[in-house]
Amino acid sequence: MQTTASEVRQAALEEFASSGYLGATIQAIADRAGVSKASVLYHYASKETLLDAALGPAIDEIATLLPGTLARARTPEEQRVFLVEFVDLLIRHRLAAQIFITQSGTLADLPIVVRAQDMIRRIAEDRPERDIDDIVRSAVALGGAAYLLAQTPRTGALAPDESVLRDSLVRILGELLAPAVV
Amino acid sequence: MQTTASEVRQAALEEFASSGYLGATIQAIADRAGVSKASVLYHYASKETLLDAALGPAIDEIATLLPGTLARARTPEEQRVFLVEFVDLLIRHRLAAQIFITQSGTLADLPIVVRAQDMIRRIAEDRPERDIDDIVRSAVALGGAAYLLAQTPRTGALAPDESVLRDSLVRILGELLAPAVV
DNA sequence: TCAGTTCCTGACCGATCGGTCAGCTACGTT
DNA sequence: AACGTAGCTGACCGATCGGTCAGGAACTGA
Repeated sequence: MQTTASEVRQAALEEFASSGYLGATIQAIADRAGVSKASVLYHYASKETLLDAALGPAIDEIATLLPGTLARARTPEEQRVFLVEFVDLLIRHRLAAQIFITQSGTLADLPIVVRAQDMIRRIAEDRPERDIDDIVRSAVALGGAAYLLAQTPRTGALAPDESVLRDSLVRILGELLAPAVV
Repeated sequence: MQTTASEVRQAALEEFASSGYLGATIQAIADRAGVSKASVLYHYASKETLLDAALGPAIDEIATLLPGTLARARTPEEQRVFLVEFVDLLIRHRLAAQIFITQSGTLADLPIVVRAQDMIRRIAEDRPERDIDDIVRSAVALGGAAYLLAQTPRTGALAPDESVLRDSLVRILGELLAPAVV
């Protein structure tokens, strides 16, 4: 069984993703979780605390897993391992990635968003001496993958099996990043 | 000299892009344009009308220019023409593209957003019999390009000359879309 | 049984925001 | 000069939302 706190956190994640942080109301999150608005604010002191709780796990996991695998990606096989892990992380934390990609610009003053931006920048800076094409490739790959995952739950028409999408995404990002590996 | 109406429209475009539609206040748009809040509402009946005015020109131009060039793109040279036009449209309407890509999900009930989504879907459907990789390639290219353009004004660090970015983007999207042409 | 604690709630408050309105100013027309 | 109209504004209103608070229910331990 889920605790109320974790149910509220999941409801907040879904609501923030579908309505945006500003568009999401605490009442709507409470309704989705099946509790009262005051109960939401009992478990999480504020709306911003709720966003922290919703995004935190994803940021933590990405920050701890990705850099290691990326640093180790020297051979083509290791690069494929990195790509698979990257895509799986993106799929596993699809909602969090969607929130971050689509709203980090407008929420740039929130500490949790700054933390996520710092993490991405640190990972990117780990790979020096890159030309403009490499930078563009990385940005297109990151933004494109997140955009695709953000769209698929809506446009059910072109939403195939999850694993098919995953494999294709690994393939396409591989084509994109092969010359430089992110 | 600019009319007040067009100055307000431009201010709204910038404010919607930087703060988001929900985060943008009519007062902030008025301040940016150097007029009063009541004056904004004199020229545009509502906040939603203002969004229509801000996004409309971009949607109109893309809808009238893109399909023709895309339909004609049979040879590699014609494909390059299409890519250049696509990237230039994206750059010229960078703010509108940024608003649409990052907020079309949370604003899916607004008529202007529905219109833009229909336009993109219609362009995409013009090219039948595509496999999963082609679909993923197109989505990554579209979302990635928009994400890159949305980021660059902020992270001035990696913002080179505009034309350098443009040429690189044409190159990278060319690599991505070459097998299928969007 | 009783006290303490956790979990939860309805009612309420202050602030903000979209939108309205009466009225002011400036200018063109007759 | 008199009038109409376009452009613009400050003041105001109703609604919504984030957050507070006093208190009730259920459980635990002594």
